Amino acid sequence: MNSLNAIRLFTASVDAGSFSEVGRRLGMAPSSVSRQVAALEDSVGAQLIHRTTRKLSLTEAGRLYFERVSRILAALDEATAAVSHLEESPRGVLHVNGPTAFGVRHVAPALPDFLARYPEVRIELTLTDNFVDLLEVGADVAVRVGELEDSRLIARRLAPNRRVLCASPGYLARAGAPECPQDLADHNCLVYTRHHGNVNWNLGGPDGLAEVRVSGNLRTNNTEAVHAAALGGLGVALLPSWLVGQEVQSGRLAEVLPGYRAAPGALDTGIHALYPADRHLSTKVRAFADFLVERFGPRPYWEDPPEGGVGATTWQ
Amino acid sequence: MNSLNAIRLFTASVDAGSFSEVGRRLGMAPSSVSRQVAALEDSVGAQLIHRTTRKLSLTEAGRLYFERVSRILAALDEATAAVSHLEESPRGVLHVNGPTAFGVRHVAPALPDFLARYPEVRIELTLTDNFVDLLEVGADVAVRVGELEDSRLIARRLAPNRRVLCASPGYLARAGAPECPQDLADHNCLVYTRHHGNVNWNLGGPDGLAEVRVSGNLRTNNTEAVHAAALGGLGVALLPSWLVGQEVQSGRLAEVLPGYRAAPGALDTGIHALYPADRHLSTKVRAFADFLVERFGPRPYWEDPPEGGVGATTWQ
DNA sequence: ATGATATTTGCAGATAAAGCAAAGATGAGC
DNA sequence: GCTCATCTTTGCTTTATCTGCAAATATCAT
Repeated sequence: MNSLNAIRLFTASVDAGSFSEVGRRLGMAPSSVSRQVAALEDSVGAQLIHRTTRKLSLTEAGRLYFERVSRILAALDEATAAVSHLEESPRGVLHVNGPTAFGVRHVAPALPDFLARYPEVRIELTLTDNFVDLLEVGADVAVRVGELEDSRLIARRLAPNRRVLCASPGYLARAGAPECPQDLADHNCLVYTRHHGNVNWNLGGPDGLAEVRVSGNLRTNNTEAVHAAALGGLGVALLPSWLVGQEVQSGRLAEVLPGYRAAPGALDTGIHALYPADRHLSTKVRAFADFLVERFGPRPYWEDPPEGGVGATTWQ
Repeated sequence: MNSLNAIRLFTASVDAGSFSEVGRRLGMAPSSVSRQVAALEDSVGAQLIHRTTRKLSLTEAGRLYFERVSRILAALDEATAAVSHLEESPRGVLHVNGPTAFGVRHVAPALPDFLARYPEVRIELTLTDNFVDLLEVGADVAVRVGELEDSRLIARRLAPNRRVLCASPGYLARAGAPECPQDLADHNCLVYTRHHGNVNWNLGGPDGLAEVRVSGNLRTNNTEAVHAAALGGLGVALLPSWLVGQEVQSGRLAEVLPGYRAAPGALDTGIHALYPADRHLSTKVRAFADFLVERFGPRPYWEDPPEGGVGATTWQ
């Protein structure tokens, strides 16, 4: 096929009126220009330029080709520029994917600030709780809590995924507050689980790890249901701090066994932003990840104020 | 600069949904496709395709680029096809240049037949008597009588440029017919010349070359003026056969010293079609030259009918 | 006529592209 | 759950293409 470079040299030659002049402007040997144009003529099968040592003149075919090809080259450059432009600064559509609960509470509220900082970006937020493939759903970046599949994705850590024991003040007044992990066995524990069978809570505290088999009159695979039940005073729940942090601070929920934290599962390394490990990370994705890292900070706003101590941060 | 091939491979990959599939269709290694697309991404500075071993998916930049570039590639192919189409068979505008006298008498009358044979050709006929550069005037082909400048042009011989002595029957009745070349010195010779000074006619006949100094009461640099004067019975003229051939045959002019022919000048090698010596001769030019060669044939229609003899064809 | 500058071609060096093979990754099927 | 087939990518080597230089030829201006 004919090469793009040959076509560029052809139009340049028409503009300049001389192969040598083109060579001078583009810093290449006149012979190269001549040969490229000749090759182009061979490929289209027609003489495009009549040559004299003193002047170039277009043939009819050359005029026809030049007119059409000039516009085409301009369009091509424009297309390239448009794509490059996209990467100069964050702009365009940013598809964000995340889990519903976290998305509603902490991603969506952050978007106004992000959009204010990058006015040329438009966000399409997709919140799904089933596991989705980023590329399948056309997302540029995903926020994931806990599970980190080891795919060809870059994971940028945003915050720890701390889980705390809590219950409503009403429940605690009625059932009493446990004083050590083992006491939980006698409480109505609201269990989040995706599987059947027994559930153990692994708690880390001043005296090391403690594993407690818990049970109660509610088991569900939906964290928000556990949350609602806990608020309703049904029992003790183990919920992520980003979900209950502010309610603990406001007193609507009370922390149970403070000083103890749920030991994260092996795969639970925190809350992350995930994006494809492409060689060219788009600026809008980078900007969004940077923005979230900055917003959540080393200690997210939903966490307790610094306590200066205990083993509270051991699992972060 | 980004190469056209890379862009084609990019769009092909989007269409096929796989680098390997593109490789199979185009008979090349998948790694080559992969590398070309990666190079294209580097050149535009943005990721165009998210890759998985199982599926390719476009980024926003990729979608944008694909949409624009697909149309551009189609336009480019179309432009190439248009130019190639021009050369499939004779079509388009054919600029023909030639001298006025010959053009009016023998070129223009031939055009209807040519255009009937090639309906897609349009002719632009430029008749000029001053010497013009083919390319300067934008001509594709020129008909030249006599003089052949040795430029970078191809000369296709169309007919001999035979010059014959003639006079009107009235003049010959009044002044008598010369019987040998030397008799011309006593006749009123109508001299075509571009310069001052004496004029000699070189005549070849059965007894070899004879040079005669001629003169008369008309000298002009215009052949048609000589022609008109001869028809008017002013004297003896040396005129090209294509100009007087049919009048000799019809008897309006009578040949003088038949058997003698004007020796052509060194540069006078006949009547030719000239066209640029490009590597790609356009089909319409070739068709036109072929047509003229065929029309004038080995013995043009303006010449005497075959005589089977003398030295008449010696100078052709 | 001479000189300056053009295009073109042969030749050698440099650059880019191609294929092959191997490694890592992913989805299908048993 | 595991194996297999297939996909992309990378290193390496071979091949093809392009480039520049120099020489030959051609044209215009002085």
